[in-house]
Amino acid sequence: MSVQERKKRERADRERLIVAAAREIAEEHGWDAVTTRRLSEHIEYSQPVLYSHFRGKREIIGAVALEGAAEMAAAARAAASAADTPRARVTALARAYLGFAESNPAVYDAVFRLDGGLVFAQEDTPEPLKDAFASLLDPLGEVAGDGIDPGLFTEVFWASLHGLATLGRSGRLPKGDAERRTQLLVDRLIMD
Amino acid sequence: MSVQERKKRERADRERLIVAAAREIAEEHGWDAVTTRRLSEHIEYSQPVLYSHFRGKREIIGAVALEGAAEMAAAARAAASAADTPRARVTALARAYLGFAESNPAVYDAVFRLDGGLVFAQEDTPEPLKDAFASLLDPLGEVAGDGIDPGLFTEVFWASLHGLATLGRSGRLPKGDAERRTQLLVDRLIMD
DNA sequence: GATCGATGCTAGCACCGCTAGACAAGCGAG
DNA sequence: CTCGCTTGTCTAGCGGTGCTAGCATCGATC
Repeated sequence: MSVQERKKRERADRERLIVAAAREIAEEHGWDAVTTRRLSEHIEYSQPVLYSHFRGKREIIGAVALEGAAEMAAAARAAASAADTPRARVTALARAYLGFAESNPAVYDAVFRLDGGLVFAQEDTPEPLKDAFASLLDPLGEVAGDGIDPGLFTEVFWASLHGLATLGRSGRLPKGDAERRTQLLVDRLIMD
Repeated sequence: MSVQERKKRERADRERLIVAAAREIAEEHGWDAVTTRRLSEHIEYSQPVLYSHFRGKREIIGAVALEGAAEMAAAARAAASAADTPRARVTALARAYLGFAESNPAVYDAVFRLDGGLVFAQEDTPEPLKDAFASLLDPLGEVAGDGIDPGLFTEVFWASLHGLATLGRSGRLPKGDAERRTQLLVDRLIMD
């Protein structure tokens, strides 16, 4: 029995290794550079091994996305819990969100831009994604305003942050005004 | 002279043909399906011909983007000019923007998501892109609020719309609440 | 110790963006 | 009208992609 256990453990280790390698290459050279050949070379196994863990590249992106979503949720909660007032919590949340997107562009893309084969906004949505949304909803529900569905408000706020993050990073917004834009967005959207 | 003129005209025609073909294939089967082979087959020339018009695939995306930006600007102006009050103009603008993104996903991606080698938000930004931004700034400047830079406000509003458009289309926002989200965004962001 | 299934490998498929070099068509000069 | 040359297009091919069929080898089990 113990042999099988060990094999299972080793398999799980190797799977984590694949995800970590994909993330590292993507963060360093972009997702286009994450090829099955480079990935297999990185983990020191041949390409077909990848396919014994994942259906294909898409699923590898999905795995990175789930890992990233969990980290984002943690970062969001840490930021929000360090502030006193509802408004301060939301400001901290927004800064943390945009900071994460800027510091981990490849992971952010895996979660919110690329197709990782994940299901969003449904009953069978993976737990890390649900939890990441919840980590936004918690502080934002406080400032949604009377008669406004907190979920809907969170969606709008999140989408706005996503727009700032993606347009900003692709050079479509002027450099240097990020903080002013964030401040304006928070000021206008929340009701406190 | 006339012969050269004719040749120049034919060349320009063919270039338009390439852009139109790229757009058509992208809109029908996604940008991944826009390969140089399929494109060349579509225009009934060999692949190298593409490279006598464009440096590569990126530039073709850029050409589609410029065309799309011009159409977006026109759609935005048409929507805004059909409304009476500043608030109504902005609501119409938002709906038109999101409608365009939904009806022309490939073109929208060419302009705002893919890398078409275009420069945004700078002096040497291509005119169609500047004009597209101006078409947003016109109605939005009216409702930016006192002491708020209209340009900055437009960036924030635009980014929010972009977030709604992209997250919505990739299935990351619940289906069916688009109009409510749009309404909430407009209600909160504008000052009238 | 032999057997046999699990496991990872080599090799290769069809496709990608892009380009070198051959080749033909059409031009101006003599 | 013919010759040479430019201009334009094509065929063929390079190195890369995601993915897979089929073989070989290793190691747990009887």
